Amino acid sequence: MNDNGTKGQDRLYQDLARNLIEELATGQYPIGARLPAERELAIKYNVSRPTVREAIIALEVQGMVEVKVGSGAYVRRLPGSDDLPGFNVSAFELTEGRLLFEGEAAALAATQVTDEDIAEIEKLVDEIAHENNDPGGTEQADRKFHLAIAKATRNTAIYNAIEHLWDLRATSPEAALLHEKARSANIKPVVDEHTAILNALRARDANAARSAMRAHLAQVIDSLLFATEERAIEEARRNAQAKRARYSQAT
Amino acid sequence: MNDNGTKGQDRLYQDLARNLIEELATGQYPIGARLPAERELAIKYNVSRPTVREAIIALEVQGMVEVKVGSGAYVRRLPGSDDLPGFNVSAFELTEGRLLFEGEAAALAATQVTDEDIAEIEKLVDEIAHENNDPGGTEQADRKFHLAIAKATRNTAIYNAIEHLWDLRATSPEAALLHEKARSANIKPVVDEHTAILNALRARDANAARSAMRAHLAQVIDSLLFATEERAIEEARRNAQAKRARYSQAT
DNA sequence: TCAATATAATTGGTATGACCAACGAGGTGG
DNA sequence: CCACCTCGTTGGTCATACCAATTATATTGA
Repeated sequence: MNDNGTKGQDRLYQDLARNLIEELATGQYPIGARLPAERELAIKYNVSRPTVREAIIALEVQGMVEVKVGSGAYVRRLPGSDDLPGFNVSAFELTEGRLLFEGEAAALAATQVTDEDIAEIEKLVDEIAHENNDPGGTEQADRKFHLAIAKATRNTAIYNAIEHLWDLRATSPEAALLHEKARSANIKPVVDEHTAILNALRARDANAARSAMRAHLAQVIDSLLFATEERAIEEARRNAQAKRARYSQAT
Repeated sequence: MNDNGTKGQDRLYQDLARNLIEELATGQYPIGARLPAERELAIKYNVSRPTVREAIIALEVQGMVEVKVGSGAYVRRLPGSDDLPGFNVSAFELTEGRLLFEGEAAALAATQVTDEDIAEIEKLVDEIAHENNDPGGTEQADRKFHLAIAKATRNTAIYNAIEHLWDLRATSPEAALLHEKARSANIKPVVDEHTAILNALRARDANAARSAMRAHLAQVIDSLLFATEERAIEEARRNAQAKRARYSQAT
């Protein structure tokens, strides 16, 4: 009673929705095209019309199709074209953006920062140092450090945007991977850089804070470059291994 | 056959979903709580069970509830608690953030901008001028203008973050309202400011682009201030009216 | 001949009722 | 007291029917 190849969860409509999304993604129904009628889909997928309706509503809520009464369901947006807006953001773009934005945020924060903020940021610097000794750390302290500075701007929008940039990293597996590699290869100087930023904030020196933040993120970009090379070397090694394997097999 | 007060679109399930979301938002069903059974909801809202199911699926797709077979639908997340992270961002914070970030973006864009970018931005400046003559315009051209500059940075992360800031406005009704008021009261100078930014980009002058962008957004902040006062005056007027009404009623 | 109109077919919207499967509370027997 | 069973509740799905909006087709009138 389910002639498609997907694993059956509890709810049929989810299977069907997945199938339809798949078909949208593979271009079977281009933007603007009309989906087959509900009754047709019901026959095609061997389910009842209510189930088809549930699946179509799932797509509709996600903005993938638009249902016109008496006419049909029309493709509005291909899956994956919009719902993951930052999917292809590279680690370099991300850090360059952070260099610009967090630099300014740090400058603004220097003019707004309170003693409580300073105290919190101090704690986070310690935490970062501690986290570095622990291999496999998740860089949570680093994130908190940067967000604490964003928070010190006393501007929710700025905080929000910077948080957004950090979240982008998570949505881009490539960027996350590269950062992880960079982190494991480059540990010591980071604490000094963070301390420099903290000192600038302590002094309420906007220009110094901007400079220190930019210097820090420029350093991150450098380490990313280094990690990229490392990765290239590893890839070459893997290729060589694979080649040897093919060779020995052929022999 | 619809005892609630919402206006009926074409689809009943949407009305019901809106009602349920409203009830979630007002705390009638806290996180973890179980919604009434489908059959109960059907009776309560005087709709059929399939319609109730469709509405619940709409909530489920949006991650607001989790449906457990044979048990019920449970609240996972209150609407607005996560999907609208910037709900309380004020128009001022937003524009201050844009001043900082878009200023830097403009500076970077000045070093990266292509002739095609320039041509597109020129068109958008014209479009903005045109849009200003049309009362009730949606400021779409303005948005496009700023995003085109963000795009000219050739940095997806920057583009993404700036787009995020614009989207924040939409999620904050208060900010959107204030902007609308400000726009209707302050039209003429905007074109000149946009032209100034365009000229700086044409000249590939990063500092000039940053300055022009900052000046433009500083001007926006001014108009927001003006609109705020206007609104305060209106509110005072309304209060006075209400007071008079209460007075005459008491008399 | 052609365009306006009337009619029929198609399509989504909703309702009803039925049956199944998963879950859970409460009773039952060990 | 605990394991087990039973049965009512709940969601999952289906089949069918009818309504309303849309669209295609046929008809009619100029």
